Amino acid sequence: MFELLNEVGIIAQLSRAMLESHLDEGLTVHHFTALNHLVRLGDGKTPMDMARAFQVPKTSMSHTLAGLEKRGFIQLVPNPADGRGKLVLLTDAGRELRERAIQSLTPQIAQMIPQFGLDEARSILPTLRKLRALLDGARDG
Amino acid sequence: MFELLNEVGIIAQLSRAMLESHLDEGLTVHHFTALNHLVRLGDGKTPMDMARAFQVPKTSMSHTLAGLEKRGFIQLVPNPADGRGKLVLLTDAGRELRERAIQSLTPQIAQMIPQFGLDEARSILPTLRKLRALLDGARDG
DNA sequence: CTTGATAAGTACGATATCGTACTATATGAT
DNA sequence: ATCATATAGTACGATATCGTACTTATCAAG
Repeated sequence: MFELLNEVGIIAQLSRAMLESHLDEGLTVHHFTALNHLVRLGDGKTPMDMARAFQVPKTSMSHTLAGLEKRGFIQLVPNPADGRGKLVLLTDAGRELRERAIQSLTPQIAQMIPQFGLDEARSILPTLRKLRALLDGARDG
Repeated sequence: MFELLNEVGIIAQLSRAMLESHLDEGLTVHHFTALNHLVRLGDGKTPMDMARAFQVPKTSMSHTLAGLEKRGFIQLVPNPADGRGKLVLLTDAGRELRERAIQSLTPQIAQMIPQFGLDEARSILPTLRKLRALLDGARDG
């Protein structure tokens, strides 16, 4: 089990480095990850939602979002349902940036496929999802 | 493929958070990861070896190792084979610290096993190893 | 033996991360 | 309605990360 998590950690580190090398200067992996999250799961989340999802302190998320807002990739608007809070909205520029980053990354990923095997990749996905769900639950259980 | 790496990234993030919650104050995940690397693969590596292995800048590794040395968990000695370099040696305290951290983490990991299934964990390990090797090679090729 | 190029580690400054303390709003009990 | 408690976000300071520039040592070529 430790072995498994260790291996996963190394893979994540290597793929993060790969992603980083495809991002324009001034844009960090955290920025991309936040944009990607919003595109995949839908925007209109609160900053706290995102901090919890990424397991980072709210001050860190606040900083990341401030950077994205300053560059026009997201918009922070007051939360109509909660006077204390805000909502994070994607801008077109934000969607485009995320799309461009993925496009830039694609050739390098695609290059790995013949050696790796899509079937094999697909076959382990359900297990990984289960593991993620389990870890996700373990933090409040 | 993106899906796979994304899932792996989330799992790594969650398990890192779990590990972090089991470390004494003042000790970071980076510290633990470095110690773990030395125990698993043997000490006597150079700082540069480790920086490359973790894909971090040498200045970052230098800082992490300085922290470990200050607390007595490793020892930095001149490299007899290279006057420019140093070698990283584990101390007994370092080995013990790593062992204690793992012991502290074990119950929480063990708790997941019944729900997850060891067979399933074992079955995806070879594929993950292959993926790691592929990513590892992709950075210079 | 010199010279030029490369590599290991350090110094230092810019930015990122994150804990603590704070403000403002929400929520629940009475 | 009032008050206690909890929550969203911000301010700020301490530490971490990492890029650039530098020092020192290696190594290949002549």
